[in-house]
Amino acid sequence: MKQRNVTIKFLAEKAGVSFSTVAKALNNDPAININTRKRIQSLAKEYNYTPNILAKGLRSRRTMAIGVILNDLQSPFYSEIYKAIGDLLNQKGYTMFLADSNYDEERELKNILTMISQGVEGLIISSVSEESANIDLLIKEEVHTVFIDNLPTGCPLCCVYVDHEAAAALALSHLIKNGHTNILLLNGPQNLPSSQRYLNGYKETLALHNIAYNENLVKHNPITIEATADQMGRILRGEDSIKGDQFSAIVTLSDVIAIGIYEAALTYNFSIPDTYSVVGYDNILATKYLNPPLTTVNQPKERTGHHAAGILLNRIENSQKGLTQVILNPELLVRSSVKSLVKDKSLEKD
Amino acid sequence: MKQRNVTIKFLAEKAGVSFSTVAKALNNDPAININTRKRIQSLAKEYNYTPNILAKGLRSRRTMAIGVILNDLQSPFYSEIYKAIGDLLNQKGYTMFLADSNYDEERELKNILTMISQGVEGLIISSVSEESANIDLLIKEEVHTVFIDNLPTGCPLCCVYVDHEAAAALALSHLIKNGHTNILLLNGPQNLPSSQRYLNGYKETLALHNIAYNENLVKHNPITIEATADQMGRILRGEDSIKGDQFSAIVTLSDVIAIGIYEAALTYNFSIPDTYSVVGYDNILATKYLNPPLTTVNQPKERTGHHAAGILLNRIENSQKGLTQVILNPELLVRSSVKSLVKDKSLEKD
DNA sequence: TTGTAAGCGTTATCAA
DNA sequence: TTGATAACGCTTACAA
Repeated sequence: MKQRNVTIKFLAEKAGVSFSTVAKALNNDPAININTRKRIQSLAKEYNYTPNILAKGLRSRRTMAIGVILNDLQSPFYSEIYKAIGDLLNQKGYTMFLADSNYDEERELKNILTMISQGVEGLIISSVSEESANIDLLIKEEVHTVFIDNLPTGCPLCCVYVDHEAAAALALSHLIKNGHTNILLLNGPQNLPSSQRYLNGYKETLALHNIAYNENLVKHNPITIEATADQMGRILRGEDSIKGDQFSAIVTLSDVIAIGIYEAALTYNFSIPDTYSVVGYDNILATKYLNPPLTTVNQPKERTGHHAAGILLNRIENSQKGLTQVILNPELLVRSSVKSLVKDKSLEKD
Repeated sequence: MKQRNVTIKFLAEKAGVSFSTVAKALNNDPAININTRKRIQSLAKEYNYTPNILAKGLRSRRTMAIGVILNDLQSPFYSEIYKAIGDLLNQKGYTMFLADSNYDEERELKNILTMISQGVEGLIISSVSEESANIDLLIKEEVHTVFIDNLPTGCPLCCVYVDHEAAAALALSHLIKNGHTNILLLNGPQNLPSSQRYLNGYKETLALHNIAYNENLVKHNPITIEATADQMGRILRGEDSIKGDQFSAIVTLSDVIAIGIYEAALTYNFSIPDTYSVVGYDNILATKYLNPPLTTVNQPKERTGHHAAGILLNRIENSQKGLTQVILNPELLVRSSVKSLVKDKSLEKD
């Protein structure tokens, strides 16, 4: 890689002025004669001058870089979010560092440290857990941070998230209205904040409808198609604490998990929704076209991203101090993966 | 955001030595007394010292940052690729700047310039076109670059890509073997390299089978569900140069486009594969579970990402000079979105 | 209106 | 074995 040699000093020589004159001219400082300014600016263009943001950042502590740390870059759910983040950031002249924590706290720490080292001006993070040394570190180092997809406990922090309890309630109620009472929850990893909240919503909704909570009906697994298909296999082969005939419906923390059930349906030859009704969560691309179309709970992913980036930039640029917490509402999308067990059709209505 | 104040100088004061001693100690320079070294290192840990990579980069020209510029961050196709890139980069201690060009050359230029400004050590890019001032710039500035998903013409450059001509041939042949001769190509934007190559493959395969090329059967649209559904609408309402009864099958540049056809099938009430057979491209998540399961051509996305990152790091770290070009092979995945028009079943076999 | 000089946090060279 | 010092490219008082 070529050493970048078109610097202010270089331009100064070409222009026959001092380098600080060039610096001011490039920053359009009115103190510099308009002609000199124009001349230097066109010289800069001619030589393809790009300012060294590192040097700039070293002096002015502005790097125009924002770090985004998520749990799974590949998930369509997250990708819609950081698409939105990137768009807004880009528009305002910022660049985005993106890193993947893979649901692992150690890796998250590494990511945070690297980002700080890189001099990011702020961080948007979907933290692995809601309470961790990593979050304490962020607070202690006073890093501008916006949390997405969860709300760290203990300390009031900026965040944007969807009410997962409400989402669970939406999914569960729909199933219950359709006559299901034995409902399997295919949840994410146990320590995951969204898993915990979803589980809360699951329990609460069950209680609300006077349905006893059965902990065997709750399974924690990584959010992947494979892990889900394996879990279903264990159940169907009778290797699990719950048997295949002890539930008629499944709610999931993520559409990816729901797709895992579709995979299992292919492998183990059961029918959705005849054998099991399924309600997903997130409303990722393509769920509408699955066989059968997946009934799911929508998360406003684009709005999440825009909000997060907006809040962060506000703090950075206007050094806005107050706490901003945005809670977005989930929305039930009824499609065809739920079978009604209710005889009287009039009862089915929401 | 707190001013980062734990610097080498700060540690020097605490340790009661000169700052250059600290610098050497932190770099484990054997010239420094082992005890002093240990003492300073534990001090660094105690105060949570993180080196300022900007300053480091300014001196040593190493920023440990790699830029990744893609056309559409949201596309599941690309997200699998940069997941793989990020993993490998991360593992080697690098961070990844990620930006979205949105199939727009101007935005691509802006991204490139910003990345250079940010001092990235190399770039992985799926360029908007195969020949542009942007690419010339990259060459002129001697930026370490690996192109993915296409191969810039004119100049030998490092790249990793799937042979789109072969992919088109795979898709087309499968359709032709199943008795289709009037095959609509729902392509991406006309200037997009992959669109052009796919179109080449389409024409060649047609020629190979003695089927006349009809340019009305080729449509260029943005790679989105909406644009595709709109295009199908125009055709079906008789507003296009081709009518709905003049083709029996559709090949697409991307599974996202294929999903757009599924959307249109819902809106305009036609059947896949009875009305139209469909063959996608990419094999993105969930295509296996669509209704009907999508016959598509797989691209090895993870391998693309790994290769690209590997080649780039090789150039950077071992200043490997030679040109590396990796061509990956597409693979036909037969599922259920193609209807056979052939009577004699024995002819259907591939 | 332009130039000089100091400093941001490192690394690297040379001297002590 | 340690410490001064200069330099990376930029911003910003302050001086001319």
